[in-house]
Amino acid sequence: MPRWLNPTERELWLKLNAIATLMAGAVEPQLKRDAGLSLFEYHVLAMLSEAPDRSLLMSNLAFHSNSSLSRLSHVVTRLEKQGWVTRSACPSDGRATIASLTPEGWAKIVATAPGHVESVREIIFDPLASEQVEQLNDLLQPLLESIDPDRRVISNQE
Amino acid sequence: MPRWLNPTERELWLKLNAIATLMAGAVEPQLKRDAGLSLFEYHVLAMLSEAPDRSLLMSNLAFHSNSSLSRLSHVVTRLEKQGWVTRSACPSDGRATIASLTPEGWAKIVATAPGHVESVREIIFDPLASEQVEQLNDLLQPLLESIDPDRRVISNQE
DNA sequence: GCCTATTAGTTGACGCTTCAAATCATTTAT
DNA sequence: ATAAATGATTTGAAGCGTCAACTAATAGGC
Repeated sequence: MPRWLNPTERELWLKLNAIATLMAGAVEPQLKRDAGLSLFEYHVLAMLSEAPDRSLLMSNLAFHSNSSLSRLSHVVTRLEKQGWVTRSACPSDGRATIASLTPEGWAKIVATAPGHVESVREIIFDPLASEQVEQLNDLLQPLLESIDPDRRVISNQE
Repeated sequence: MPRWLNPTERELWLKLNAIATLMAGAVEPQLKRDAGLSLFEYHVLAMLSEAPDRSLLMSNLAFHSNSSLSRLSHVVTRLEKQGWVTRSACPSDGRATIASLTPEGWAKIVATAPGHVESVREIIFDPLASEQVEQLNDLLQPLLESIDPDRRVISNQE
């Protein structure tokens, strides 16, 4: 009755699970060791660093970090305690909170990015030809859309 | 100085992260709701169910579950409390532990698998043509090997 | 304009994962 | 043989993520 997976599908499903489970663990040690950051924390700082004014609404930041608002809120609290991020009220919507990178936070990613990118390059991209990068990018797109159907981009700040 | 990622690489890296972060969350709700299991717990039971004698050494099971021994040990303790798994001493090596599926554990996956597979099929495979499944399988192989270099298969039971 | 529904975000408790330490068995070196 | 090193696993504490409950503000309906 159930539509079982065929051998190739089964293999791909196991592979996707393995990659999902193990990828962070492959990249994180360098970050932890050299910068004392988790991959998620780095990602949050990186998203802020690329935003206009180095600031984003919490909801937008949550979206760009693939995270729940709750998880983000906890992490931002920690990042705030380190002095890398500040929260402020959004002038146009009293419910909203703007998270901004501090100068110290900016300095932190500037210092951290090169080592991290080098490590990502070695682990993820060195074993792939540029053609394969393109193909993977295309093939993974429908998967991502299916996993995360309302991946609409939220308007920035307000 | 650092070899930065080009736009396509950057896009793929963000996509891989998003998939790694969001995939479990797409599949898990059905499992939690219909069977009270996390994806990881299901996976552990499934690996046992397919092993000879429905039994595996903890180390082998950890490998097949992409997990640390510590994480597995905690989970097996919980699964034991539910009556789905038992631990026993390995006759050939006094340090090792064999985890085995109980009849109740077997009944649990038999009952759970169809719904879970259907959900995986809908979310992961329906949006992919069979040709794309093959391609993804091939393209992700080098990635997995790079992420998890010593992915040697451990000899089964002893 | 008011009442309700919705939206943005925070909080605390609980559960799971990680990490380091500990236990006990086996293997290796001498 | 015996000590030291390695290997398999467990354990408890600490940290992180999830979930449900809560606050506060805006939007909608009439």
